[in-house]
Amino acid sequence: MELVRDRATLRLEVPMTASRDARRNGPAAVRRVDTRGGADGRVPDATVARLATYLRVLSTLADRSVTTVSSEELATVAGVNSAKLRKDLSFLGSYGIRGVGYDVTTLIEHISRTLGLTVHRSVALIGVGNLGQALAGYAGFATRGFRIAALFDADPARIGSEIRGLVVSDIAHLDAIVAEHGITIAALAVPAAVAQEVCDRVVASGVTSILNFAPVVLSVPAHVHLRKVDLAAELQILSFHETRKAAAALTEAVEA
Amino acid sequence: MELVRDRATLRLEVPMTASRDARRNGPAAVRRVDTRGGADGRVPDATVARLATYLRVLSTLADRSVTTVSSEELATVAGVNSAKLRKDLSFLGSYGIRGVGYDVTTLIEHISRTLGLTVHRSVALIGVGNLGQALAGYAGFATRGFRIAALFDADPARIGSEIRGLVVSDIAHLDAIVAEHGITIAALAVPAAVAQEVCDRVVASGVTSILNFAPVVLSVPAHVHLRKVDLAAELQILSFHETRKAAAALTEAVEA
DNA sequence: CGCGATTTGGGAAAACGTTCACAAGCAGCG
DNA sequence: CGCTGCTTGTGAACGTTTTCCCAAATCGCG
Repeated sequence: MELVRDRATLRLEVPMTASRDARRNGPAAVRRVDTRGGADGRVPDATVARLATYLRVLSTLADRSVTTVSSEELATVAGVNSAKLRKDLSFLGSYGIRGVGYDVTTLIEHISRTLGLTVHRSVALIGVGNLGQALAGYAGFATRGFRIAALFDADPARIGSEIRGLVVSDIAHLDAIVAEHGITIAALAVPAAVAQEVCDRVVASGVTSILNFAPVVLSVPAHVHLRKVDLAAELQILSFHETRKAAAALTEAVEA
Repeated sequence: MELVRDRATLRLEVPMTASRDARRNGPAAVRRVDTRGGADGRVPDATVARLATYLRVLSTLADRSVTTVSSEELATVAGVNSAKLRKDLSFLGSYGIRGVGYDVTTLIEHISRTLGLTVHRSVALIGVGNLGQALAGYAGFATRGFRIAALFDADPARIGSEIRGLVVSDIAHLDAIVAEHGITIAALAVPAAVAQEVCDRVVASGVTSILNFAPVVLSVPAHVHLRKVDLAAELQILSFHETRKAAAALTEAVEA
């Protein structure tokens, strides 16, 4: 299979297929309890998680001037099954062209819109210790649409210092700064012992999405979205599989 | 639910939580695994991911000298449904006592064994840039059973320098050092552009589990387990939910 | 010892997610 | 214009995970 039809890939332009634009149904009043996404109907959690990957892959294709890509090609590069990819994309609407594939630019636009990346989002980073400093300097955030707008810490020794052009603020000023920048997302890179306390303050300041790096289970009100990155847990999961592999090898040896 | 019990049993007052969890999926390979040899039956992927959390929570309970915990209590603290927790634990065997609950110490032991944490596991960290240095210094690894045994980089400026008591080795020496320390797990914190190349070298050196921090889709042989941590993707997922919330608020406003 | 209160373990159903498989749509060509 | 080749979009099958629910096990007490 030809993975990616490079340069000068077939058609240069999308005809008028993208005519039926699934824009937000402004006129059509809306039902009720429907918690709908920004673009279309409901998008499954598992799909949302993959959209980020598709978006990244599509960006690299765009950089290589690839204009069109089939689900089979895109799926291979993204490391998923092509049927799954098509189903995922179908939640955003019908933006493919049968017999041809998907227009890279169009797809990037629609995924970006679905993920809410078309509006500017500022992120607050709480805790500039070991991990926090690395996050503050992580280039991947900026290149994928996020700007760390403020750094906070509770340690007087760190407050006032400058990291990558940003001054570390006293967490006491959280409320004011969050309001000022219209921050709705915060990343928590604080010690486990104080994570819940800091989390509560962050929630109180008006933040509604939290990415937690501390190895504790945080509890937040229902209207706040919480995700976690547990580094040690990731290694433990790998460890589990290592054990399993070792056991399988043993079994095989015994059988032979 | 009566959470308080006399003696050294857990007491807590947990507010209602809305903890959410995203699931990941990778190539769910693996086939039959023998139940012999003190091992356990098949444990679902989703369960394995949660075991790490249970273990962490149980450790804090043990620190507080709690000796017994019911599924209801443990589930509340871990942020999951109690039926799910019981089912998860049942995959390890029957270690609970009806009418009483689970013995904290016993449970810690069994989960640790299932996750393969009873054998020493050394981890290689490839790439000591921004993020890599933070990982090298992350205390959470050591406290949860992992030791970073070697640091590698390709940059001559970094090779030879010392980070947290470990000297950065030239990645050219990967094979020898991996073999010497019996390393089977590696964490990749290298630039996206070289991630696949480095990954291939790591695999060739004999590593069979990889934790990838680079924002690229890596491909590895079937016998190697791969997990990824995509920081920007986490924010994008939160962004999606922010958008969704904004849309819901709008809908509400229109209705009112 | 029997009883009531409690809690596990697991069968069964429901919910969710993935994969299959194919009709429908589109482009290109003769 | 019809035919061929290719690819999307999606209903249905399948597999996995979660949840429901209750019999069985255990404890404490009278």
